[in-house]
Amino acid sequence: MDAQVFRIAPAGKSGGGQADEGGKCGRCAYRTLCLPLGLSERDLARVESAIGCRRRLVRGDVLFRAGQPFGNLFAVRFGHFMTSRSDYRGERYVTGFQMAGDMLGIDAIGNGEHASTATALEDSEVCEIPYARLQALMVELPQVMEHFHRTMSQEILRDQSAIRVLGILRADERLASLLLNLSGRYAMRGFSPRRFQLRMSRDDMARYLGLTLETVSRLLARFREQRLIRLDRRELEILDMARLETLATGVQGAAGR
Amino acid sequence: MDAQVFRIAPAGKSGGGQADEGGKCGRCAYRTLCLPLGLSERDLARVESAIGCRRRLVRGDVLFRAGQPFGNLFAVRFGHFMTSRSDYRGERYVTGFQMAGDMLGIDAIGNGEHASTATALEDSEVCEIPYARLQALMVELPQVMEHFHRTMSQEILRDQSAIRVLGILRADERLASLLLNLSGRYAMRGFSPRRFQLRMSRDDMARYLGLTLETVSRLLARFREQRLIRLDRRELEILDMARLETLATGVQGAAGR
DNA sequence: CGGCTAATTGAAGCCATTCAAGGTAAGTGG
DNA sequence: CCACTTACCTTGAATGGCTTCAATTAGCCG
Repeated sequence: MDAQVFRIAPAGKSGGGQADEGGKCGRCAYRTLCLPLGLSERDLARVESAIGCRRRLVRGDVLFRAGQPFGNLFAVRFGHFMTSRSDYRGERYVTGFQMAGDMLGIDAIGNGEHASTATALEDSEVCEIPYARLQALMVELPQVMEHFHRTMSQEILRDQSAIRVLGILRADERLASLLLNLSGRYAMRGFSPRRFQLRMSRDDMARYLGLTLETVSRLLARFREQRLIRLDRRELEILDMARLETLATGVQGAAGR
Repeated sequence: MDAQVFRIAPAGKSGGGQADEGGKCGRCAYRTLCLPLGLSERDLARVESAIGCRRRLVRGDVLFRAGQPFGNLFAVRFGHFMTSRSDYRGERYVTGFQMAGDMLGIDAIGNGEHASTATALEDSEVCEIPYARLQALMVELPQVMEHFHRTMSQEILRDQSAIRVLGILRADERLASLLLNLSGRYAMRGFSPRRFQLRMSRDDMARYLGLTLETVSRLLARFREQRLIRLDRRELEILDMARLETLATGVQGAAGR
């Protein structure tokens, strides 16, 4: 997708989306996603001391809810999340899907309260990062500050990319762009860009894409007929990456080859 | 609108959207928008020393272009800007409209190059803020850092709000939400929330709202027939704020009364 | 098994687009 | 000053893509 940011794949590729077990950031498979590269041992220790406890969630659990006071950022260690908001009318819309190495809660800094609700799409684990401590750390370690600024700016790019999707793409193009977005993010994490599970429901996808769940369902069926994908419930295989890219971007890209 | 952030109106309300003339930040009418409150004289001087020269632009001038290397952020002193991007296919879409006190270029931090093109919608002036110097300043003055983080986070909120508009609102609701967004931002700056000029073309509005210019034109005509607005070319007067809000949010808000 | 949620599929209808033509205001050059 | 150009905007008619409403199916868990 558009604002896709190229990061480094995890050092140790453990099987099912799971970050390394016991230990601190230095051992975390996704440290290159949430920390600056090239921190010294000493600095790394300072970062680790700023990070709070880990929290486990099971599918359906809410990590934070829109409107709650903001205190912590969260880094996803493993699992998947979805952030959504509700309209004045109660209409729900999904602002993003997050996976290992992604950060949650950034949109809360501006007003001091969470703007969205983060829900675990499967059993997951996060690192709690107290924002006050992170701020103190950023004063001490400008590298960490710069990294944080890039992280926030990339969040802006992601949202702008979503604006493009919603603003100018047709329904099939939107869906293609979502599938490719997920594919690219799995690739960055060392997983297969061709086969993965859709962790979210058709309804979640629809609410992310500004469509109805019926349209998403119909389009997935069409993609299957056209042999662009194979799909069994939520088990997805991308068969024709190039044509999906042509749909999503109008240009044949180079991803996944 | 949704992610609207309440800021403080300018100290000296000079006539036509013009910031105070000669002088530094301490004298700028919009300092409360781009600087933290309650800086000491000394700290203010340090901030001022970090800010680069001012730049004047005439209508149509491009401040920066998507793809250009990133070096400076810009604070709008007076005038109006529009940020837009182009698709892989060359399809243009507008990511935002900026006015006095707003910041430009934040989305460039992530990748080190500008993601969007900023165009002056009328004769305007900006303060150039070298990002490297701002970074150094933030290390020294945590207040400035925190303020900057809020600014970035609010940019995220704005974009998410745009996602809502594009994702779940109908065309008339989208247009209502744009008019109210502008109205609210003028109010925050001490200008009339009821009467103002639309600085952008119908096409720009359409590309911001994910519509065609014909639809925007037709809807403006309908709003006029329904006595929601009065409109002469780009001169707008909001006649029925409450009904516009009902359109945009489904709820009758309290803005503009 | 029954009850539930999630997903699929069909048919009708509407909202926004597309295509097309015409109008208006401002600017330019003779 | 006026014809001409240009950019911007308005309005109409027809099309189509997506939604809405509705019914059915598939998988899951107690």
